[in-house]
Amino acid sequence: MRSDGKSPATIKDVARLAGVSRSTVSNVIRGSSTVADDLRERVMAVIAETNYRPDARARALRERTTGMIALITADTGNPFYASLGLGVEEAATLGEPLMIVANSHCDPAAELALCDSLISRRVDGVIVGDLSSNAGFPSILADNGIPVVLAGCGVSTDPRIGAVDTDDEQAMQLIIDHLFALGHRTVCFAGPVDQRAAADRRRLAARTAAASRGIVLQEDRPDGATALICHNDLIAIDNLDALERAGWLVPDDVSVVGFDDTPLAAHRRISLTSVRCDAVALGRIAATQIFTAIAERRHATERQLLECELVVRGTTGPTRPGRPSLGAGWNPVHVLDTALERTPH
Amino acid sequence: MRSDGKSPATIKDVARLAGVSRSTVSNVIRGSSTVADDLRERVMAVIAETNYRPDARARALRERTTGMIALITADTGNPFYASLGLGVEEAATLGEPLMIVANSHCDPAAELALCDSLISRRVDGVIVGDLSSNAGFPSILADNGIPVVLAGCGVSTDPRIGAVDTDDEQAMQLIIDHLFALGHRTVCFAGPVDQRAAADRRRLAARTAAASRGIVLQEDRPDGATALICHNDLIAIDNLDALERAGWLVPDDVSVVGFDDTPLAAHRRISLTSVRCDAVALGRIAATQIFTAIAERRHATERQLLECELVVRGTTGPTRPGRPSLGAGWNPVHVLDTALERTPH
DNA sequence: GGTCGCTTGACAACTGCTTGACAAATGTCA
DNA sequence: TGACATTTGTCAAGCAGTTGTCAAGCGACC
Repeated sequence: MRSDGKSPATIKDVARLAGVSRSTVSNVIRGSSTVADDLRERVMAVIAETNYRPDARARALRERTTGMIALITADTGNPFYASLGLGVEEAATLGEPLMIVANSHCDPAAELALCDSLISRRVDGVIVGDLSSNAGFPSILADNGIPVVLAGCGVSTDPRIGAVDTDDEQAMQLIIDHLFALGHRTVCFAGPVDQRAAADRRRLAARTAAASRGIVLQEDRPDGATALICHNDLIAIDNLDALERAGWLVPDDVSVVGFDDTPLAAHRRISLTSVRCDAVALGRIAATQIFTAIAERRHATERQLLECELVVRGTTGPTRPGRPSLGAGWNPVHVLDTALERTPH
Repeated sequence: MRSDGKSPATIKDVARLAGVSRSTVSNVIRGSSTVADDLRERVMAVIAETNYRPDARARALRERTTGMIALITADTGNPFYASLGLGVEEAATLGEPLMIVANSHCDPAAELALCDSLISRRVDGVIVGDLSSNAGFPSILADNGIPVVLAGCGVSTDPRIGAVDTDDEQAMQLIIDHLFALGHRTVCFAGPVDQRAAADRRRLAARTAAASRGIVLQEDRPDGATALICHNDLIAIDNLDALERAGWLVPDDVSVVGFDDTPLAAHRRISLTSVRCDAVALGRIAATQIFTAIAERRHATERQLLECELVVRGTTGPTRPGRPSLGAGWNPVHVLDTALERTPH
């Protein structure tokens, strides 16, 4: 298949052509041992000429390391994960490892299959962007000596698993306080009810925060709610859409709050009140944890929380006593799995 | 580092524990040769017990194949690439290869470095989502016997490189015809001027289409334009924002057209007229090309074009003779690199 | 001249897995 | 019983690197 019909040059070819031993070539490449200048040059010349590139597979086999980390995400279509990936990439290119990005869609079976594959491939580390509730695969990875960090999806009970996450408790308190100040006393949480660890966490945080202010939190039907707290911006934007199509005015009738402060939240026509959390930083920190864990041949065990900030925009406003609140006639969008599942128009 | 302090079990361990030779274990795993039932069971039991997983690195070395393909994209934050990736993934999981996703940001240096890394890693194939103009790396990959398919970024002059793309000529004609019918006679193209192959292609297509109707196409300053054709939805949405912040009314003063029909284009508050092209299909087709090429040990050489469809929404409208057209006072947003570079609010 | 220390590079033994060649055991038939 | 074919499983040689050991070459010193 190669244009010249030959298979790639190996270290042996280079050695033969340069008239030296394989180990000398290895030494030249890696600079590990001193090699006489003329020899080095000769070897380099042959390398350039034959277009030789060391085979990472063989090297990985010998070195017991692959220089690859995996990023497991739930929904690639969510800009949050894109930013997370950017952060990882940013930290990663320093050590130039490659990233395997896998979409588990928070499906337990897919997670397990993926986990198997990653273990077989002996990836050096795994960053988990979201997982199904009570997913066991991070521990399986840890069992197999692979450092794991949860990024943005809570903290594991397994001490061998690191984590860096947004401080959802604090963030939800900000949201609740904001809504309370605007007069809202019944609010609804819109987010996946099942599956997702990240969603479970935020839902729980919302409950706690709501309770602290004596606010009623509806979690399925929005009965009586005057505000909608959404698990993330995508869901918020979809709810914005659904609300307005159903004739509700935002924020006059209903206030809507997002989470993540996706670039689009700032768009003039959307102007979504949202919680800003630095996803890029999340990714960078997670990657750093992983890399130091790899370097020190241990599990990643640190746990970090990042403070969030409430960005108030146009989708939240004071309650209007006269207007009706949400009722049985309208149901919020709770789930938003993939770009695929989003209605195209 | 492993919880039990030992390194992963190898095929040798399994063989020893089961009292058979390594090749027998191999046969059991791969089902390649018939093995007596009792032996098979014994081996399976040991495998389960030791939690043995074949080392993909060693297998890759021996098999001359890694089961990994790479997807090189420009900007992970763009939902278009997310959908592309979804399509690839969809086609990929059949053969269960893992995807390496790399963000080149269309930076020639990064592209080259990435290319080097992918060759060293001996990935089985590469799908390119976007690249810098005149990027040479796909040919380098081909030189090294790696099948390459361009997905959504034009067609290479190199016959060893496959391609599947949206039919930009046709799409631009749809846009131009639509705008022409609405009375627009001067339009502006907003998109990266430099770097990107995909952008070059669309820009060129816009020129051709505009010429076919005698429409003046401004490519840098929007002087006299009453409509904006944007390279993709993200840029369109940003221009929408910029226009309205500057006091222009869309579509009363200016019409705006996007490209890709991203889920957000359909949002009620955005309602962007855009060209729908099935990114998931693009990914699926590219992946299929790659996989058959890999299977047949040859380059991917097919070239396919996907028809697009114009989705007319609320950002395009008839020209209003009395109103002023765009002038020197306002400049369109041309570039939108990564989620990072997008202004957070 | 013998010994020591130093540089330089060759050799061989690994890494974990696959596979073709081959050997042993078993079965079939004359 | 012997010739032959068929299962069943072992052996050893790869795959493409890295690395510890070792030997050769060299100058310096006693």
